[in-house]
Amino acid sequence: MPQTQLSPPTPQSATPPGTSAPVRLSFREQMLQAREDAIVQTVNRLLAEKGFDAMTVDEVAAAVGIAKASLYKHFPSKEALASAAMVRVMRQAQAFVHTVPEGLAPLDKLKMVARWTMALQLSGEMPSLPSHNSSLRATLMDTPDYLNGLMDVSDTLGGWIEAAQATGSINPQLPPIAVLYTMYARACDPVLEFLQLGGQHSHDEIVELVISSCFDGLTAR
Amino acid sequence: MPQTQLSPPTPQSATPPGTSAPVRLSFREQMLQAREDAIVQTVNRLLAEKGFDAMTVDEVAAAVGIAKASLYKHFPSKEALASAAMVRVMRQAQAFVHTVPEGLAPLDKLKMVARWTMALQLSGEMPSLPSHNSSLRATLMDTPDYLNGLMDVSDTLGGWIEAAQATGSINPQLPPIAVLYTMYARACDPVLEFLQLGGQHSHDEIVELVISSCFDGLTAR
DNA sequence: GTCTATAAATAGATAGAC
DNA sequence: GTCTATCTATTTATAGAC
Repeated sequence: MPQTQLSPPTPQSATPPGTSAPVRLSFREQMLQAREDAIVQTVNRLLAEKGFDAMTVDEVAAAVGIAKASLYKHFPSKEALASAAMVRVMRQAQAFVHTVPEGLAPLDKLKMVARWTMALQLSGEMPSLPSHNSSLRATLMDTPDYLNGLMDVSDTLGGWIEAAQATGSINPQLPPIAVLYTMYARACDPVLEFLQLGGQHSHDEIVELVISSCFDGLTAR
Repeated sequence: MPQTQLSPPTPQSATPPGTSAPVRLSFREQMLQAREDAIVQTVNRLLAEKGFDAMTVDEVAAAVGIAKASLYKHFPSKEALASAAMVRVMRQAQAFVHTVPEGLAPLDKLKMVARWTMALQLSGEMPSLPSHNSSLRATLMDTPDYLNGLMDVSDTLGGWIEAAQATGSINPQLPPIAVLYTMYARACDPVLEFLQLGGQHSHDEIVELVISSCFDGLTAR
């Protein structure tokens, strides 16, 4: 699916602040890194398509084009594979959040991020994890690169939310945490997929519909 | 969890219009029916707690207190179990929708239904199915009692949505189908669970928060 | 219809040669 | 590190006695 205006930048090389420090790599190590990047990218796509439970390690190996045993030389478990994919998208999110123009109004910053996450989902790059998988949650909670990214993004968005509430552009009655959760939830909102399957609207139209209903509500203004 | 004002009525006996006609049952058949109701209720709870993939048939049998083989005498597959649970909630939804006072404004009717679905989720009675499970979808699409219920509810809600848009209480710019999808999506919105885990708000407060953000939007009015 | 016991299939993970 | 072949555990589903 060709992404036009809303295409999220994919800064593979950029290292968002707070992540593990990059190290000089030998040629051999760069090859290894590239291979693992290809694996994680495949996992990311499969997670977006089928979700964690339905994705099998055999599928991943077949899609990457290597044997399953080789895959386990790179990642020790299925959870680790999914975790690596989550770290990847979290890095992208961090990178995007830090590219949002400083001068913009807080509300517009939040809308930019919401549009970016929705574009990510519509382009089939948003991994979907089950909310109730203990082993996966345990792995994620033991992945500092993920947790740090999540905290960084949450802090930034939280600051924008409070600023927007201070100026009265976001409803001050809503607890900031509820607004933050709503932003995260919209990133994996099934409404996007439903509308996409309907085939009546372009990606951009779908994004604007959901942005409108999310920020302005269903009732008329 | 005690439900107070928002407790959804559970009309086990009521038969919403459009479902298979009820038949006079012998005592033996009534016992069978009761057993199956207990099974479906258990499945419903487990589906709400863990989701379809994480729920095992062994768990269901253990929770009901019968052998697994006995379970398969009642329902031919795991998909059929989940399907029966979906038919159950769809019947409840149908019944509730038909109890909504006729004289109410369309917008208020929609809010009533939204509140009901959210209360259902908060009380741990909303089955959660994976969006991408083909075998399960096939079973559901082959279950007339479910499809008819879904169509009935969708038609009713769709009528209210169009009426609300005609009077200008719901944003006429939004396609009715998008509004309908949004209503359905809010019924399984993860924001509810997040806020519940936070422990800072009562069920009623959580429902009103999400109702507010859904209908009035995140931005101030 | 209910049970115990078991089949059959799937999927995560590993052994060991190269 | 990559491969083939295999192990092991889990889980859906069924056979057959009562």
